[in-house]
Amino acid sequence: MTVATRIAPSPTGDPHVGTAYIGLFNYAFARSRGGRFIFRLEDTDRQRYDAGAEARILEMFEWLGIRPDEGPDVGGGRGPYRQSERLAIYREHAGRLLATGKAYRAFETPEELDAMRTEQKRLGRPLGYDGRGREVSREEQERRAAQGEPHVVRLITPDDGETAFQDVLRGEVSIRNAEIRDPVLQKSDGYPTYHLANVVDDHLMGVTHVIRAEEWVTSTPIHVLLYRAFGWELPEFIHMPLLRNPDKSKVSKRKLDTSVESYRLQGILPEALLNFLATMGWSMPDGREFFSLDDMVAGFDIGRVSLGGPVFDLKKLRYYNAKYLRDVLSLEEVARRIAPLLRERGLDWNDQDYLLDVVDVLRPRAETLVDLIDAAGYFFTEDVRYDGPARKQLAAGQKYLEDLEREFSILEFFDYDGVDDLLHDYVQAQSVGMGKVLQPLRAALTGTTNAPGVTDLVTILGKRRVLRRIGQALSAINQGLPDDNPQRSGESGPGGDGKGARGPRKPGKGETQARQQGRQEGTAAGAGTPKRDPAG
RNA sequence: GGCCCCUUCGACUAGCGGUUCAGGUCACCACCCUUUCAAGGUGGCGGCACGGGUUCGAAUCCCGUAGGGGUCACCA
Repeated sequence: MTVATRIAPSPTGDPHVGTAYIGLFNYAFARSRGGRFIFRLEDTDRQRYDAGAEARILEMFEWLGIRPDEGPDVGGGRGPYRQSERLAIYREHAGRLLATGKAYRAFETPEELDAMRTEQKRLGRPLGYDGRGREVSREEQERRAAQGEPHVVRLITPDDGETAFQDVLRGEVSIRNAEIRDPVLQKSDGYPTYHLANVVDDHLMGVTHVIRAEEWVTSTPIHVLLYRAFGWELPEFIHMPLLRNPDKSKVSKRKLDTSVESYRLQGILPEALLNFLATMGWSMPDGREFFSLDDMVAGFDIGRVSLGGPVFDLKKLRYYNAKYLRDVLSLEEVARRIAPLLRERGLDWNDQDYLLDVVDVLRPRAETLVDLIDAAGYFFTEDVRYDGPARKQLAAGQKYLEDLEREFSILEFFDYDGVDDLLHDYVQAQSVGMGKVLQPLRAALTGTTNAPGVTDLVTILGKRRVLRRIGQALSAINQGLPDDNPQRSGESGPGGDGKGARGPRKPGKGETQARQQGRQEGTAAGAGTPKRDPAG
């Protein structure tokens, strides 16, 4: 039998990291065994149904690169893949259990059930349906149903003994049948409950391995009983540990950001999120900590799941993201993802190489795409604003800036080495510390003191921009560095939404690594076009 | 509370009876590099929950205790 797994989310709120997590493991398992991975929408709860959620969950998986072989959007031979479109199937199956005496119609109202629970509580008795509906005769059940009296269908479960199942990761788990109280299979609105729909669909869709979260362990015996009632073969059950909040409780919106969309908006990369999620309760056989989805599939071994509930650590997620940004993805790839975000802010550029240079120096200083674009502003606008520390540097560096303006204007080879030599020679001639000269220059060029190496900045910005910015800084100094420097107007281009004008920039993070040799462009035309290591 | 599951550094984990006075990563600290901020390099801090067994030998197996989590709906 060919392996089949599934992810079966409910279309309620935001696409959840837990759904991504369980989806990832189902996907990896199916792929590693040459099986099918099914997406099934469990939309049987009309109260909590959210019309937009289905598309958003699908988008989430698309973004993550986890593509189902079957699902509502891709089809497949065992659909439909929305439970709301399978109502007739569930009704027929419920009917089958009714006909074979394995289920019965129960007519208690919600109020009656509440009263029952209240009474149980008062007496200190175990909570749960007491099976009173079994007393109603078949004839009466059918008669009342025929008269349209609202009712549910319940499974008859054994009162004694216990029901056990094998969990691939935990071994045998058994629960006394007394704990299981005739669960509802079909609600009074005619919709199936999770238990019925899930079992019926898993069977009909040929699911061989049920990989789901640990929270389902205690209801698995219900499913076992259902499989038996239908006379079906059991699938393998694999219960993954629950992702945890920092306080160890199961991940929740209240205590943690659980929305995958929100991580995307924060500039988290799908590869990084996936890699991070894969390390939650699982490890590569060879101990690698950075690996792609394909790598994971190639090395997948369900036996390597560890059962302690892993805490979802934002810091580590960000670390993974930073790692992907600077080491795993190519420079070109990062630039490709950054470009649209810059344009959204109304920032633009003419030269692809310029963008690559900017990303190159900025990415070691960024943890997320958003960090990166937050720090990139001065590369894309001439309206440089000076933050507090920058003002101090400018005020102290007027002389150096004047000198450097002159020196740069006559510098013939405006490439990395040329600039670097000039700067060093100048500093030496002045016999002062590097910082004395370079900090004011950095401030003039970027408006901040936290930025990439000055030689990089100068080289990337190019002669024309550098001279202009030094000139600007000098005139600002002459005007006493007015504190109410006009807000940067954000150079709103197409798609600009005014976001260009933001509060004080976060300290830029950048790259000091020596640039490639051979920057050839000595002209004033700014946009640096240095040679770049094609290895990227 | 009943039931079920889980338990290696603050966090993620490796370890599946002996080659481990427990290894790696994040975080944290220090130092190095250094014109700022990062990145990078080096080092450090820090753990087998506890108690009984089993065994020549236990982080690894068993039992108990404690702790954590989940679940007890006409939600999934």
